[in-house]
Amino acid sequence: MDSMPALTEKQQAVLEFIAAATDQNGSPPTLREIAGHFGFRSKTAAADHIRALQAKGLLRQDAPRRARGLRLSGMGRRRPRLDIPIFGAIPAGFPQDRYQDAKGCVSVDLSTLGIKSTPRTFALEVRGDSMIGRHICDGDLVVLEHGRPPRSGDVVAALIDNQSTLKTYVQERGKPPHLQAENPKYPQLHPAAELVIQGVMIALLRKAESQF
Amino acid sequence: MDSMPALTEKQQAVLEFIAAATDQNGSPPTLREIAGHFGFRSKTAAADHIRALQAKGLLRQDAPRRARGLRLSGMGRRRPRLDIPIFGAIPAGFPQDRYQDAKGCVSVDLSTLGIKSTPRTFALEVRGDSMIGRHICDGDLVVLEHGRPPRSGDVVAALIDNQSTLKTYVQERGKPPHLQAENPKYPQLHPAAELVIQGVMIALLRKAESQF
DNA sequence: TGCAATACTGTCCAAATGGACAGTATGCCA
DNA sequence: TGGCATACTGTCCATTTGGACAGTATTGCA
Repeated sequence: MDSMPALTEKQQAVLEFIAAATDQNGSPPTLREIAGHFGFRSKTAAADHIRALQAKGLLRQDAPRRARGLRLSGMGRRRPRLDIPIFGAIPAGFPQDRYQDAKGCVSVDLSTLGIKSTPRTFALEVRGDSMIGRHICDGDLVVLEHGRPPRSGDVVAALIDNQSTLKTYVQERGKPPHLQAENPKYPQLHPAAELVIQGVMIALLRKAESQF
Repeated sequence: MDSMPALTEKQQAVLEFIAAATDQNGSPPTLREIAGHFGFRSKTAAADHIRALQAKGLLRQDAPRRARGLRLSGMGRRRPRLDIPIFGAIPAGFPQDRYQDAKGCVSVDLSTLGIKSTPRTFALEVRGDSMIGRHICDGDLVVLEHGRPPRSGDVVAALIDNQSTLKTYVQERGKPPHLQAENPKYPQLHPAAELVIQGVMIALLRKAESQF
């Protein structure tokens, strides 16, 4: 009982060609192009392989009759990707145009890590070591989601003194929620109610210092 | 003298839509789809924008009359991406087929972070807290490059007792290089010469725990 | 003032494309 | 031996799609 249905050699070859051609041309091949590449005189031959690959879950075709509508799916290759804008700091609220003030973009597929694509996902470069207790270092890139309700213990970005700062969101029974830094050097506490929480941390990226 | 020719707002919007739609659908939009998205009643409007973008070098169309033949070019978008295989552990040496035993794949564009695409890049899931002193936690995903000569202070993956373990590579003047853990609980030292160094850490990914 | 670029509406057409059918041949398995 | 999946050839057809034309309106610039 394979989780991955077995592919015939031909089917494997067709799948690889589709992946390669898509990569090379920027759009998937047509049935006739596939047939042409393999020397088939009939595009139906290609269509048959496509059908088989679709049945085995390796290809998708979201819309019928769509030109070049083939799409690698499953573990075939090519996962959904997420362009996350990086902000140096978020002045206030949530920006209208996510890409307007972005310093750059990290394009990450973290489906493996369970991150869903949301238009409200963004990244922040960490300044300072106030979250060192959570092993978040200066220079780290924190991926956050705006609008997600924080749970106690979540790391959140909050607007304090007109600056985005990372804190831990703490909610204890019978007390109002508050934010706290994770560094004994800065034992600040902030009542959460007075602050704008800009996002809840969902992932972290770090570049090793000793690059080349 | 701009290196990048100025784009009008509309042109910018069209370019972004093409990028987004390509990403979402797996193939670039047609003229009519573009027109539809912006509420144009005539696809010629879209075609005009396309022409302008082509003239400014931001779009390509390699072949005429090719369905969905649009392609982002120049630095319009589309950074080089890197598919990094994730290993639970590396038994020995460096595997022939990088994707053979991979538990999954993270697809990351880290050009922003300065990571170059190398066929010898791979990722390892961290087990244990032996590197907690470097703020590398259990469950983190460490991106490594095989074959890169380590410098003193680099984090490396080494094969110890037939298991991949992360250590710090230390090279002190006049002494042989050795590896050390970054946790006072485990003050192990290993002479580097006896060990196989599988890779040098170049980046780190962490998923927040509270992913509901 | 006039000209060029931008930003569209609308129409006609030919090529590109996917889908459905009707067959043929081969190998494998019960 | 029959049945079934794979692997093709060939044809017809409705849509999809890009391209070319003919116009209109607006804006900025010389």
